[in-house]
Amino acid sequence: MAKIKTENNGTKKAVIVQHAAMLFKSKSYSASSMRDLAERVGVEAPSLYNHIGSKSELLQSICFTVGNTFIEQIEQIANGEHSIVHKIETIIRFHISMMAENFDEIYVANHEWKHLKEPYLNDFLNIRRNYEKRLVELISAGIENKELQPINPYVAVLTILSAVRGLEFWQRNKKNISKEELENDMLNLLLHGIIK
Amino acid sequence: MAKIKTENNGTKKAVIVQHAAMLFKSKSYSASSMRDLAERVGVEAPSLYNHIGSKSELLQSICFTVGNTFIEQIEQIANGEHSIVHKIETIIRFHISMMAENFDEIYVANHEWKHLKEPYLNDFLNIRRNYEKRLVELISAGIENKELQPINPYVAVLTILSAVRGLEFWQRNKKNISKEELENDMLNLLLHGIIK
DNA sequence: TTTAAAAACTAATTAGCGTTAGTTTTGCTG
DNA sequence: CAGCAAAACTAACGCTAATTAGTTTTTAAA
Repeated sequence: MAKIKTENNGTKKAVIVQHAAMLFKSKSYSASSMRDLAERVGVEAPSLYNHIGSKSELLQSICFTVGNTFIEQIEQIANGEHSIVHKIETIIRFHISMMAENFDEIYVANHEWKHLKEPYLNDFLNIRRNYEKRLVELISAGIENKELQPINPYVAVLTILSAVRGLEFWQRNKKNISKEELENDMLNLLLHGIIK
Repeated sequence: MAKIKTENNGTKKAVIVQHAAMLFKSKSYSASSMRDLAERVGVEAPSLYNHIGSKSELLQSICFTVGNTFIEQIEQIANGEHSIVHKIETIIRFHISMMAENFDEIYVANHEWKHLKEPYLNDFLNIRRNYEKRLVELISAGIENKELQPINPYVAVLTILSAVRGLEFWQRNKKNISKEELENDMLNLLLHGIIK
């Protein structure tokens, strides 16, 4: 069978990981077989092992790439010089962009992380807790300086993160609404509420 | 081994389904084996088949019980005589209550429905589309009569449903925040926004 | 206490899984 | 075009899966 085609600047492992993200998204990690993956890549299953170590290594690659991207981004935004509201707006817009451009990996990181093996499972959960903690700190600071309403900051973080995560449903109906309209309306709703 | 213990008013199948919901939630449907389930129920795997037809029948039971409960509820609320805002508030409070009291089944219905087999998969998706459609109609009516902000009603539904679904993360940290505080803060955020 | 149905058990079947071993093909480099 | 490493292939191993068949035990009514 044909060899694995690499993009101009990517390794063969990267090609496999990308296919794995699509496969795991559509069938879930446990229900995806290495034979499924091999078929999508255009190769026999054992050939994959010339490039990767194991099935679970693929999940690790996906989850940690996503996790680290978000951690880096929130550090950069949080250390900036803008108002709290502006920072939150930037973070939400970043989530929406990531959801538009890296949907497969984000979906898998959000839904399949529980199949990570230790110690990776613990590491991943720490990344997530860390991200949430930084967001809670940001919201708390905004409440303290009166930019934000005095609600429980954990509830605010939970609601914001859930709302942007829910964009996976928009991904399935992309045709009906543009990214720009979605971004503005969701921001408006989260910042100002649904009531007129 | 011991026989399956039934609650005062439940069938043995109901006991198995309840255990299945807990198992599928913690390990996912595909990674859960009938042997796992049998162990939790306190019986050998083949004995389960005296009470149920198949593994996928268990998933069907869970998903359709949840789906039908929500459909019944939204019909009742939508046909009531209150303001749109009051109806939306009631619906959000219902979601939060269901999340608190039927967490396992709801989690499974939300996360594992894709493993349903046809025609059940299609039926389930129709139920969900139907629910979303009714919610969009409600929001649209609220925008029309000026109760609500003029945003895309689909975005509003997506945001609300995602926010309440995100309560699964609260479930894991139940200790830190009471249901009442959560309910009031989340409602406040969705209705009036995060900005003071 | 007999009897018949309900529900448990053990054993086995068929199928698919991730992965390894060993071998052959491919394609670049000298 | 020879040689070598990269990367493909086929075959197979050891496991575990859902489910069925056939049998025994339990339960409860007659």
